[in-house]
Amino acid sequence: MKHIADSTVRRLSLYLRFLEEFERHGHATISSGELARSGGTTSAQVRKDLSFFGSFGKRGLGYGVSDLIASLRHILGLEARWPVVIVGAGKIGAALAQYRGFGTHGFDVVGVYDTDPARVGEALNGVPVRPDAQLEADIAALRPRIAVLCVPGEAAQPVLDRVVAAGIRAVLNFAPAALTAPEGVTVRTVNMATELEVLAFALTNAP
Amino acid sequence: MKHIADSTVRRLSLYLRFLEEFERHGHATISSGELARSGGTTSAQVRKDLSFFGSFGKRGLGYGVSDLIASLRHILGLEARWPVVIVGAGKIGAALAQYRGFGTHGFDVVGVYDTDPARVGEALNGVPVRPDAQLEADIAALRPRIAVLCVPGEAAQPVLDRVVAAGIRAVLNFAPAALTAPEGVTVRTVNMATELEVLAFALTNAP
DNA sequence: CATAGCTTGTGAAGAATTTCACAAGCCTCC
DNA sequence: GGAGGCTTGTGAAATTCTTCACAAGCTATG
Ligand SMILES: NC(=O)c1ccc[n+]([C@@H]2O[C@H](COP(=O)([O-])OP(=O)(O)OC[C@H]3O[C@@H](n4cnc5c(N)ncnc54)[C@H](O)[C@@H]3O)[C@@H](O)[C@H]2O)c1
Ligand SMILES: NC(=O)c1ccc[n+]([C@@H]2O[C@H](COP(=O)([O-])OP(=O)(O)OC[C@H]3O[C@@H](n4cnc5c(N)ncnc54)[C@H](O)[C@@H]3O)[C@@H](O)[C@H]2O)c1
Repeated sequence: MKHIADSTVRRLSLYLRFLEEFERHGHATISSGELARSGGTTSAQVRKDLSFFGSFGKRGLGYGVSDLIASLRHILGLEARWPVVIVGAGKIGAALAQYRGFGTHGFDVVGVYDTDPARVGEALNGVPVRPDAQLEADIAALRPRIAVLCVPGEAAQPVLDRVVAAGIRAVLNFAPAALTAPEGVTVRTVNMATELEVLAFALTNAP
Repeated sequence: MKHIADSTVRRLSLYLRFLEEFERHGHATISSGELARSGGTTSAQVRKDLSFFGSFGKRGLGYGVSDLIASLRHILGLEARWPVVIVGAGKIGAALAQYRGFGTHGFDVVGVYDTDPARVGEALNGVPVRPDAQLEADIAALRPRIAVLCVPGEAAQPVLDRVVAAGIRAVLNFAPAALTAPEGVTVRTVNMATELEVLAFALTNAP
């Protein structure tokens, strides 16, 4: 398939959020214009984004809300649930492990790992924190496809290398570290400092 | 000034991280190529990003690490510290309030707010959780420029409206909600579901 | 069944961003 | 002090992303 831009995928995810909202409100169809308004974009953008994957609407009518939800889930790969491991059960790791939103969007936390013996054994939202040393064995057994890194910055690259060696191909990283991963492994880093600095820049260069 | 792309600002923030690292390692100068390698970009991109703001290097030599750090801090508006309020002292709000990285990057948490009386009074990293009703008065008194929203999705827009009315012009939102703000207010949303879904898409469409 | 009124899907145009490529400048060393 | 070896800064080219604009198609209605 032709390469799909990151920005397109993010918008598709956003559209899915709004469609779920629309469905809860009992709407049966929605136009690209309405979807655009919810997502702060344009109707042409919505249609173009969808057009990369096929044709989902009815001219004159718009899109069937539940059909489009199903199509987007299919496109994004959300038809099955995704098992996820969290490495690092500190403040942010614990918050994520207990985050309900994970589950409601099709992601199951199947393991939480920490080196700190004081943390091991603790249960976070039903999932027990297990010793870090167990990571490889559990990945082999539970076959999670995604790892979330919540370890200190200096531990992030070593942990990434371990989960990649164990077969993980997608990583969400919260540590403030620039990670390198082999071809074929997707790493996304959420960097709090950068988010705040972008805001500081915006304030500094305000009109 | 000419409009600066969001992607450029994010990279500048990233460069700053690496430069701080380089400085700790005792390096005095750095070339655009080295900086690019750390940040997963190209030397031309680094030079172009910087060129929007001036000329900071020496041909044949590269950039003075501490000079460039100072320049980037100036560009990003990090010469003074930024007071920040956090609204919502739940799991993610508490984690952020206790996050050391905030302080080391020039952001000071000056207030944490929650509606839950059980949470009020608790101290997070030295900052007491205060009643939500205090928000407007505290913003008027402490003059924070940035608000971080860690409230449930349905509370996010009302809280945003309140902080904007109180004078806040930059917001970092963790709630899964599409927020609308008046012209002149910058809102950045970190959406966990989207981050994971982008990973699911990458895995699904893997080669 | 023809018409009116919408809305999609999509090439083409336009805008923005990234990459290229090279002149200009600086440092070192002989 | 001139030559050689690097590296910057930047127009121009290339690429990527977004917006435009309109033919095509669906529904409803009389
Ligand atoms: N707290 C926040 O709000 C926040 C926000 C953004 C980013 N971060 C980043 O997230 C990471 C974690 O932050 P935190 O506040 O939760 O810190 P924390 O100290 O509370 O937690 C880190 C945890 O990781 C564990 N750990 C260390 N090395 C490990 C390893 N090799 N394998 C498994 N576990 C290991 C520690 O035992 C600890 O429990 C840091 O890199 C931090 O910079 C935190
Ligand atoms: N926990 C996570 O890892 C995580 C990750 C990403 C996003 N989020 C989002 O962040 C938000 C908070 O999540 P959480 O897990 O911390 O939930 P939480 O229930 O632990 O915390 C929410 C807190 O907000 C407070 N609150 C509610 N309404 C308020 C208001 N109007 N003013 C001030 N405080 C108010 C509640 O009393 C509670 O303490 C949610 O929108 C959630 O979807 C959470």
